[in-house]
Amino acid sequence: MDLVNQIRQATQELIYSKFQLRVDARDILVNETKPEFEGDYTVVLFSFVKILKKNPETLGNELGQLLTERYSHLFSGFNVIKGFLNLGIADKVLVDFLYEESGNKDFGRKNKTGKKVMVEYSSPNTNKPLHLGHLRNNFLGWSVASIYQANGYEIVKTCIANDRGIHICKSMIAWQMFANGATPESTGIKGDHFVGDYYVMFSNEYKKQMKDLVAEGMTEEEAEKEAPIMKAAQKMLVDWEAGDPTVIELWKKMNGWVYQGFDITYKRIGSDFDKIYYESQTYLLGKDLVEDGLRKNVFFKKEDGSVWIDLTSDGLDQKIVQRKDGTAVYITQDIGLIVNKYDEFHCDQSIYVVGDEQNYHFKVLKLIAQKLALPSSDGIYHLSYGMVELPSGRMKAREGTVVDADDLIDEMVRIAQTHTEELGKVQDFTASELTELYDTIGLGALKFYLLRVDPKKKMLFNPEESIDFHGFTGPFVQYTYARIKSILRKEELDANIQLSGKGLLPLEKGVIKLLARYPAMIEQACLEMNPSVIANYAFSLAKSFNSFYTEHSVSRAESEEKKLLRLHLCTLTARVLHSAMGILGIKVPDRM
RNA sequence: GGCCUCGUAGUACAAUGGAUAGUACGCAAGUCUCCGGAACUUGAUAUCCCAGUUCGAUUCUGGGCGAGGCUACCA
Repeated sequence: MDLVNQIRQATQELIYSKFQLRVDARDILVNETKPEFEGDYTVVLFSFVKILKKNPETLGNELGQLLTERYSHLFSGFNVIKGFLNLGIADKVLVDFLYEESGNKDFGRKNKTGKKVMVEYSSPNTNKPLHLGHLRNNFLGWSVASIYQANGYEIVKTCIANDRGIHICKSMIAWQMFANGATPESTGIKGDHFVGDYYVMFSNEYKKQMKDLVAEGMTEEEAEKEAPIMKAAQKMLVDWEAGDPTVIELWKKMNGWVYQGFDITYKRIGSDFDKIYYESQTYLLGKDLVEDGLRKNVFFKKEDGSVWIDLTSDGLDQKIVQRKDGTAVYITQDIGLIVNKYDEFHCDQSIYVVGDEQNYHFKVLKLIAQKLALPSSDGIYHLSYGMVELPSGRMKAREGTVVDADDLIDEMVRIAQTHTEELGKVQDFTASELTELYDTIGLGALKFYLLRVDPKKKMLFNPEESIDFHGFTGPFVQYTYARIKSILRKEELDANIQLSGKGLLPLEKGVIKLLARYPAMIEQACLEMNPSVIANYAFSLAKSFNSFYTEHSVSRAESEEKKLLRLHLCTLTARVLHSAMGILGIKVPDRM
């Protein structure tokens, strides 16, 4: 059990035995003592002061006295300031913890819960390459999945490819018009970029045609509808739905190019999926559920034949679930997919990693699922994340301010390379080792930058800041790890020496206390579905270690016992940094 | 218009209702006979405004002001 909980429990027991007051251990507030006060952990007494009708100082002294007497193995001393009871932790407790866990490969990870969680993330459109926003999504989704895994859940990672619709038809039309049979192979362009280029060509041609029509006297609105290229795209969508062989063949070909491109990017950033759903195969799902909903009176039919759900009593509006012509709308397939996913995987919980512009959609989706009493509908959770903005504002495709994922990754890796070469510490690496290292550092910087912020909040992507390798960054943590590994390469643990567990120095103590918090951090990250908890923690730990390391020598420690203690400290710190960064999807190099 | 987020140093981010609001970048000044200086130490600078609840509010409530998102028989 971690220290905070031990303190809670001890306090709870004492309050009961001394004052016959029953309090829930979870209601006892235990903080880390602020550095300006003496002590390690602080029990905040105000909430009991009122109930017990005692003055805070007296209560604090009574409790402190009893705690240090009855739990003398745990506490080394106490002081009371106002309503705060500051407790010192006995060095031996911390040393024992360190000694015990430094050999534990799974330190921080929880036992199996027997529960299964699905995480759906990434979910790209297949008409253009991935951009910066997708990266936040991918990193978040992957990391949240591994957070759940660390907390003992079985995980299923899924993705839905939006492979049909007007967007891909636009690329297809433009390809027919302008490509002269060009392919990614013939041009040497990565498949997703290749198809994306035709999407841009469509937009340009569309704009040109509209301009011409307006010049001929049409209004903007008319021109939008009448432009031949748009009509062609819409016709192609109809032909696609009708199963026109030529259209289907072209569609398969172009999607294939896109997937080839995506595969390269996914592999590079480490995104993987247990199951990929394709919208072309799911878009007709859910129709039977509409019937079901009508029978259950969850849905109702309007005079024109369209089917709706009334969510006004839930504070929302009426929402259409089937058009008057009987065709499904977008949300219908999502409802159908819920059932499909459950039938296949039987997950207790289903997390959708989707941007916050779809908050409304997911509110509606969950409500509908619950009203239809679909399996595990209470487990539906929309992990809503904020948009990534640039210093110039929001990314806008039409203004060409979209930051391309592949370009960005290349740039980060290139800078990692330049910087590494300048420092010249790994000149003995082979070419392939260097390539791997640059990837590790460049991607580490990028992932850390995007994951260090609370997912719920929109964030700013500042290109200059993102490539900084100092301060609150991935490379800073990686560097700390590499330094520790360097020490451990040179020193062996001598198991014959016993640790007495006395005389911990403040900087040693600081690191050990942080290490002891790791399990609680893993829990918190899971409860909040928030990788930034882990990123912040990893950075604090690295910083704390660096402070210790500049002050105290490991190899030339004051005594053999100190040396052993510090080697354990190095070992566990390295282990935790490795594990924490791993949860973020970031590798740590032995040398850099 | 309605609904939902969000306003913390120059900038970007932290802070389960708890002590003198943390961290990084930037800025200023330092540290080295250093096991890896991509490091460490020190300093200046902030809770949008007004009320309320509370022993205590960045956090909760109400009202302003400001920013963003959603509000398709599109996906």
